[in-house]
Amino acid sequence: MAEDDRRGDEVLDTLRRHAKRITTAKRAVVGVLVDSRDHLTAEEVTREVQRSWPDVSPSTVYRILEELEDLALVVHSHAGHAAAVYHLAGRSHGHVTCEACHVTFEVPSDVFDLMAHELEASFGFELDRHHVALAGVCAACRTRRRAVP
Amino acid sequence: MAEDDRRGDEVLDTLRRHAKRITTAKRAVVGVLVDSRDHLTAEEVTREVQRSWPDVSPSTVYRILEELEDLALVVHSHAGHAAAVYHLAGRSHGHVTCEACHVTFEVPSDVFDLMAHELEASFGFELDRHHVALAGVCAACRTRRRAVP
DNA sequence: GTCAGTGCAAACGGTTTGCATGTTT
DNA sequence: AAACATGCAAACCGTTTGCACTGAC
Repeated sequence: MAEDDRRGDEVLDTLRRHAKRITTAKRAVVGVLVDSRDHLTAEEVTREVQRSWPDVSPSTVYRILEELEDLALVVHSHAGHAAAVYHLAGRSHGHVTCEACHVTFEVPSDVFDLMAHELEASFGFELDRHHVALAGVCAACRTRRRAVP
Repeated sequence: MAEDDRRGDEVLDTLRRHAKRITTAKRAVVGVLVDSRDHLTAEEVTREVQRSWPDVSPSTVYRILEELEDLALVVHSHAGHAAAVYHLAGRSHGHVTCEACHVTFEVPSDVFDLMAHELEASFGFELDRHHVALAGVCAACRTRRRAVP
């Protein structure tokens, strides 16, 4: 989709502007992130990249993800003990992860507003809405659980 | 403190009631958890236990923590990519972890009430308040940050 | 031609596991 | 005596790193 191409080009331009070299591996990683509406683990990104470029190594993917994150183009978050998930930086949002199906969802940032305010007022704690995913059980799994108890 | 002893005995009694054997290592792990007001990593528990019983191994500590957790006597939570922290199960509460000093704090469960309600109403998502720690910056580190910018 | 970027393999930290031995019941 | 719990060492997973080489500029 044209809009996605534009998004990808923006990312590559930012790399260029920071005197980073544009390589096949970087194009591929950015392509995967742009195409994916989901939050992917580094391993999933690697697997996806390797469908077209089989000898891009996992360590390269980690290094590219790190570089993109340093430039605030990519963001990762953690859920429980599982692998981190990465995605393109966009509008600010929070994460919730289902403990049953292990899928991470975005939720709008303002869901956190009241809690953030309370944490700040009561404890002086400044919430980082993005970085850690809340745990719980998603709607689909709750239904499934009721059906097969 | 007598109250702590009682708490420790309760835990050991529950173990007995579930036909688990009471060993030196278990007494020691329970003792450390009871004494500590903090949230400890498995490694910290091990180190503390080894001060009195140097040849209790890390794997045993992990196994004991797991057993205690299966009986709902202990709870662990994750913060970002760091090691999990364990503590005795008690009143329900949430966790917030400072990204600067890596200390995990408890916050009262009701801080999450409004957000939990909104997640449920809007997304059908059932929040597990306990299992994952929110990230952010604690009051002390924010002050420090302002002082030394 | 230079250097940042890469592949590979090895190391890492936190955690789990298989197995032979020791301890609780 | 029988079952369970433990120590040790090795495996595990996700991630990071050292090194020699390659390919973008």
